[in-house]
Amino acid sequence: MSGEGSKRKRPGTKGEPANVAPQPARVRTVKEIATIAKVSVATVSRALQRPELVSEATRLRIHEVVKRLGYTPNALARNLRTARTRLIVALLPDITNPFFSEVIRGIEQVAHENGYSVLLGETQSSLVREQAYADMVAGRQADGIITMSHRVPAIPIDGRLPVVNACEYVRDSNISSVYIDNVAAAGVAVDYLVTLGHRDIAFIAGPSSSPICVDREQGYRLALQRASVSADPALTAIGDFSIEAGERAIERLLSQGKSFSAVFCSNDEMAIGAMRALISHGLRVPEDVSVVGFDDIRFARYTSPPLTTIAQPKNALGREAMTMLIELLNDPEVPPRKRVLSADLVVRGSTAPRATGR
Amino acid sequence: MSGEGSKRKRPGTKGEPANVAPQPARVRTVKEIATIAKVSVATVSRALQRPELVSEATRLRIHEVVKRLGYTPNALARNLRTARTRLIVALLPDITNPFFSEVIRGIEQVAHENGYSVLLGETQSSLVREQAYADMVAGRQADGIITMSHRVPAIPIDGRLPVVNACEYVRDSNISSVYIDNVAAAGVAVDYLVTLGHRDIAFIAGPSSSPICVDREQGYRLALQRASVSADPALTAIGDFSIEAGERAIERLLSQGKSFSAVFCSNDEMAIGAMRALISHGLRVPEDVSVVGFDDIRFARYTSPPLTTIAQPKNALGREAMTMLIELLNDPEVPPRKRVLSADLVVRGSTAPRATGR
DNA sequence: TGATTTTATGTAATCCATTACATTGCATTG
DNA sequence: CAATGCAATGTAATGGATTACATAAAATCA
Repeated sequence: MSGEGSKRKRPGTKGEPANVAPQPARVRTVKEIATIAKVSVATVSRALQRPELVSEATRLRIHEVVKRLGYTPNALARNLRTARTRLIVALLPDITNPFFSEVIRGIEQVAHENGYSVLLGETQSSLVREQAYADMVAGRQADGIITMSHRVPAIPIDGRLPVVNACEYVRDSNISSVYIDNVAAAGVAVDYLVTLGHRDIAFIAGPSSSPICVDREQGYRLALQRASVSADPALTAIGDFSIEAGERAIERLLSQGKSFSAVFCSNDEMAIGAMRALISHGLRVPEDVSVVGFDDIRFARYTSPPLTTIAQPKNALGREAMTMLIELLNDPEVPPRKRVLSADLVVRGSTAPRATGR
Repeated sequence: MSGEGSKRKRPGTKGEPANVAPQPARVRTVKEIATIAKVSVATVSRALQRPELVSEATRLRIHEVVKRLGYTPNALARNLRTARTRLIVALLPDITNPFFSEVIRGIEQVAHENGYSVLLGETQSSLVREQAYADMVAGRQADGIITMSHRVPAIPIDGRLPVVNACEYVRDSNISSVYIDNVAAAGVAVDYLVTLGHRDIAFIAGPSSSPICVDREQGYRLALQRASVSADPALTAIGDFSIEAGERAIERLLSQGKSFSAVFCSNDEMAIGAMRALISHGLRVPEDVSVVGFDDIRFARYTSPPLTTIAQPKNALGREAMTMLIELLNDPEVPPRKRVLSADLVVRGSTAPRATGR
């Protein structure tokens, strides 16, 4: 505790060189501000948090001091005391995946509207990483989590976990989730291929650990069933959502001598890989093989041909997820909800009627 | 894979959700742990932080209690006391931009090697957003910042700012930075076009507020100079790094009746847009017009034709940035450094010798 | 005017973990 | 055996802000 404070506020010190970066004073704490402004710490805190509780004169004086000395309250101390951080962490497996960016944007919109900040954690689908970020909540460094993975990390706290699942969901969990009707969406995609005359439709699936991928596969199967086409299991390949996986899947199908006139892919990146592999094998898209993706990432319209795909309502998914999380943070008693949005087929150039010759 | 969920279900525990964290006890503080383990809080803290200071028996007992009750120390309290968070924030203008993802990965690698966690903040180039994240450092919620923007937010603290600039830099600042030699890299790209016989080389620049874009433009100019080609200012367009900007730039150039046999773009996305616009105007890439990008994003090899571009050492940029930041955090006295890496030209299919007929 | 409410401010407890310093007991050494 | 050192543990101060409660002064009311 220093008597220095009073010295520092001498009127003589005001002349400072203008071109030099304003040498920040070393004021750090409410206490110092209080001393200098000749009030108590409580008043300083009030002037900053709830100005209406402080008389105009004092408030102005305090603000002047705060500004002049460049004081920023220590958020750790504040959060420790108030047990809130107004920070949420959004977990995504892979920031590289353009699908997530718009979801994030939706999250951030709602977050800011409600005074929250969003921090992003890339997990690379590693449980360890997920857990590390989840521990931030347990350690009270963040208020909640929106996870875009199909796993919900364990957070050892009382009551409801402040966690919302976006885009993915966990079966039988009581975690609130927002996602699309993947069965229906995949069905629409495959139905469309069927109306184009395709019968031999290959499927490049995502990892079966993820419920939404299982759903997409089911949508594919049901659509084939509706079209009275018996699904050939050998026409299904599994990939990990990467472009390379899409290429490999096509390689495999072709090398097995399978014939197909269309491919439905569980995401756009695999579709891009698929198109590339097809083309490099001398097949034309869409004349010889139609390709449909899933997600409608930003690049989908810039591939050649532009990709026909299922457009997820990415922004809405994000907004809804954050809305749910805020609801949950405000009232831990609200029952978990699963909100299912719908997705639309966007027809571009990668699909065409089945060539009659084949 | 997630058979775990069903296994855990026991007869009689119907109310329990299948896939969620085990029942949390309500133990919260060292104090409670101390009481239960019949030791003092100091011993609990030591058992957790510096186990070697505690006798084996006590340590085991404490750990057992901690584990059994699912206790996680309050990180806020800890950080408040120790004045370190082991958390750094990486600021990027746009998570959508695939260029950054690999840089981030480099940052995270080094961070984890050194016990730091990384949180991502998307700023959308908004000063307000940047400032908000920067305030986390002032508020002691994070130890430092790596920013990938050409602005360095003000952080009112004493001494050196714990900030490192990655990919971008600020002229005349004393902020440590890592970036590539943009003048040289752009030069290499344009030199290459010149060796292919091109003389009328258009340039799609990035925002001139960013020093690296100015550098790229200068590299372009110098290369033309080397080739004794007088730069036609009308062949330069400015874009904002988006695909659409690339398209618009080409539209503009074409509508002005400018003739050019090659385009050099300040980033890959604009190059993708440029190719698209050229093609939709009936021009062939690379037969009629060669296109060169910058960055070598993941999609660059999947465009058609695959994009010739300047490959930035993205991972190295990230690693180096984080290394510098750690250095700085460990010793605020180390002088600021500018580290300049080099970048290579990757030749793919979007460039070809100038058509002789033109 | 005296009583009561309202407004402005202050004092001190509190959030929770870390750690300097203090204490205890035991082993080692001369 | 006294002196010394070390290991293990405890007590209490500490970090910085918030806020319940207390008090003083001013405004309102009867």
